[in-house]
Amino acid sequence: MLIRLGYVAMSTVVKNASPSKTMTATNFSKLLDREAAIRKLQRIGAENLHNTLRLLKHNRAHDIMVFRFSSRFIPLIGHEMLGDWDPIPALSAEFEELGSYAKQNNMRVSFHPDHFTVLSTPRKDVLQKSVEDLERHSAMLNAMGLGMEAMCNIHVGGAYGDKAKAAKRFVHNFTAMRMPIQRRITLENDDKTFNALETLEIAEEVGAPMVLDVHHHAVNNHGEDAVQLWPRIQETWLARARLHLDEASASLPPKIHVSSPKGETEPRSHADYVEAGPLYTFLKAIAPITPKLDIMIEAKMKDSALFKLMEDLKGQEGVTALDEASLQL
DNA sequence: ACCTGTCAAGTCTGG
DNA sequence: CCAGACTTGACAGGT
Repeated sequence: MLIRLGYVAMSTVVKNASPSKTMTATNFSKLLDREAAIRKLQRIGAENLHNTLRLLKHNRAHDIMVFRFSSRFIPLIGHEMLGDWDPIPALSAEFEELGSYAKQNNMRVSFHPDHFTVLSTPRKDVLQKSVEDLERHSAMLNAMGLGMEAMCNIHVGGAYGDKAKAAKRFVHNFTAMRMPIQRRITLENDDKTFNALETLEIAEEVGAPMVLDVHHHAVNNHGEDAVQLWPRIQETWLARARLHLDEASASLPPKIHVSSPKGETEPRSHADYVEAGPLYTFLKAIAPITPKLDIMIEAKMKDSALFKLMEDLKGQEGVTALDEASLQL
């Protein structure tokens, strides 16, 4: 099994490279000159994109091929305050430069729209905002010149007292979206509501690949074994490739998220680093049926946690490091 | 240099 | 119907 490791949004190694500098609505409205306020927003956006490019360069230098972009590139994007000013075309040069770099270096990049994007909602206004948010994320990937292999990962959402009904609503709302948006979505099991099996069933139904979060699974399950679920989860990736017959996504390995609990009192919170032991056990079990796997590390120490995990996995039997961020098992 | 409160948005619980 | 918890990093404003 060929394994590539990646991390999320920001680096603890590269200094002063925030990809998510922001500006609040209050602050925006405090500026009396609207033109100046928009110029400031655009400048912050350009800076965030530039810092992200610096991170991709750092990644290349350390063989890191998997990366998740911050969803906060552009402060207040989608806020009515911005009127008809569209920040994505305004920053097209910066987006293009970032996307080209990722593409040239065959990097796998993604977004994770945050928990305000909920397709299971019964509220029409929330649904509309959620779809708009997904449209914007997709528009950013398009502005980067990236294809359908660059995806947006989301959760199923809330249960509202009736999980079966919420799941039905999710499926309905998901399939009502434009196909290019649907195709860009992966579904991840969450730590409180929709567990791995429930998420898997929905992913199968809507034809979306599933991202297994092994930490979420550990704190939210009905006794299912992740290893037992794995063949079906892997199949959602193959099914997607068959469904759309596109080369880029056919070669997309399944992706999992890994993190470790902060402590016994906070079992759901993310620790600074990732413990290699339980992960190694899982990897060892799925290796015989999994040719390729990408692992997204969700730890406070970001890329430092990645390098530490590499070191720890290298010490395990049957593991060979291929470079600074990929392994053979 | 450090600390505290606030932030566009969501759901869930409890009053 | 509404307030607060949940949970995140960054910023603004204070000391």
